Amino acid sequence: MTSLFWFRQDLRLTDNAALHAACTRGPVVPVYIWSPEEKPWAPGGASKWWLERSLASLDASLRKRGSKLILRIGNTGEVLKALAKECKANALYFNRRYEPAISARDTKLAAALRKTGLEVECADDALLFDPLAIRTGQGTPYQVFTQFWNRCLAEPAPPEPRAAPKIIPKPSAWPKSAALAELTLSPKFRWDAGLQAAWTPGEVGAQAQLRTFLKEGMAEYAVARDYPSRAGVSRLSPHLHFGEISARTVYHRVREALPSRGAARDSGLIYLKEIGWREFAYNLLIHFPQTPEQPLREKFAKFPWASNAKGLRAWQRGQTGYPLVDAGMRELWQTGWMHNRVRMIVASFLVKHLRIEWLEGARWFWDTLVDADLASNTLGWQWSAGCGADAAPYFRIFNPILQSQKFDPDGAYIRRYVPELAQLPNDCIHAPWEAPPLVLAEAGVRLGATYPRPIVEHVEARAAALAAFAKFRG
DNA sequence: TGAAATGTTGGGGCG
DNA sequence: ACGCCCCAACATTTC
Repeated sequence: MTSLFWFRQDLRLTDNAALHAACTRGPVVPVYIWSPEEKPWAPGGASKWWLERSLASLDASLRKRGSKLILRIGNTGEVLKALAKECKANALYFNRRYEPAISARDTKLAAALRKTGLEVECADDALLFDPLAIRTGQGTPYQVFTQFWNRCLAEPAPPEPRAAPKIIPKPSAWPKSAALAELTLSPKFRWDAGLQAAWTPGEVGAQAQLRTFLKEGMAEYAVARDYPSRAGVSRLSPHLHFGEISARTVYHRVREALPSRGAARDSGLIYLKEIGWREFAYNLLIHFPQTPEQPLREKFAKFPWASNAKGLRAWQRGQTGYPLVDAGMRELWQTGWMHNRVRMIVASFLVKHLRIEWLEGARWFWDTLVDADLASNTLGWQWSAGCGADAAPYFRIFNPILQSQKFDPDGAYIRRYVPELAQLPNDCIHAPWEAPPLVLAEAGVRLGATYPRPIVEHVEARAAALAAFAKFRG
């Protein structure tokens, strides 16, 4: 009565729906498959970096419970079939994934494996609410966040998280496992020092991160989250993406920590709303499976995006000449993550100031973010480009100077990630090209040499974007 | 989860 | 005292 448990984006033992079911049934062989067929959105560089560490952490947790993680490389269907035979397993358990290509592959795979006599059990685990159940009165999917979230909150609360199984019943014999290094997830040359310093992948790190946020961040979240230099946000996104902590755990721990009234309560509820955006993103991905590549608002397929390889490269490398934009892009490059306010600003800059297609931005984020998630990434970029559900209107163009003055008033964030500007005084650091030559010289800044001049002029680029979008709108 | 332009109001300086 | 102007602060409209 041995089962296979197939780990994917649920790399945890606590509150793992399908794992719990498998352990109740009998001996379990936990397996992770590194599979070449998971395209076109195969994990990017930063995701692979995270995955390697998360798998190591998962293996360690399993070993504490008398089990271990079996790693395999190859076509998922073939690996599972072979492994079931090897282990004399008669059941397969896994949690559902919602990415269109993966989900279609899984449906086929489950049918094929059932034909071989395997019992296949797939659980809904990643989301708070059943994405197929949340619909408007007309039975259509929601396309407006607030209505979607209100509807979710009218549902019964998601179930309380379950404790991790005390032991994972082990099989009489273990099948062979590939070595973690054979998955070749680590970068070839060591660009990962910044990621290493910033993160603790794995379930233990995820739980520690949540505890810290509940204790130190949540009460101030509503205000502090707007300031990228502050530790004002939860930083749970990569942990949630890899399923190292369940959304149910976050939901219930936050609710338990909520005061009965006051600003701290509102702040916690605003944080939960962000978990709601994650649900909304999955809702959209499930109902509009073409959106990772195609704009939800179909006529945007004809939008005249600029072909601007130089601009794209400057944006990617954090060399646009706009300090806040560059700080964000460099935070991304160095740490595998970017503060959300800055994500909105750099995205607006790419699609509005440079008028480069949002998909270019989505692809770059996909490769560089440790929290790269097909649902959230798609929603975020289509929101910014104005071609998605509940999207920013075309005329909403972030002013990178103004945003910098408002949300990084003392330039702390810029100084951290754009060190060549660190010596500039506060009133010059947001727009160094306007600084008096003497001030620049004293700060050791030579525009065009140590730091680029702006690659586009804000007022001009804004006007051009408005004209292009307005013309397109007709 | 915007920014900029335009309109309105009201206080204070001043002839 | 009064009217006029200036301008900051705030509100509304427009992109």
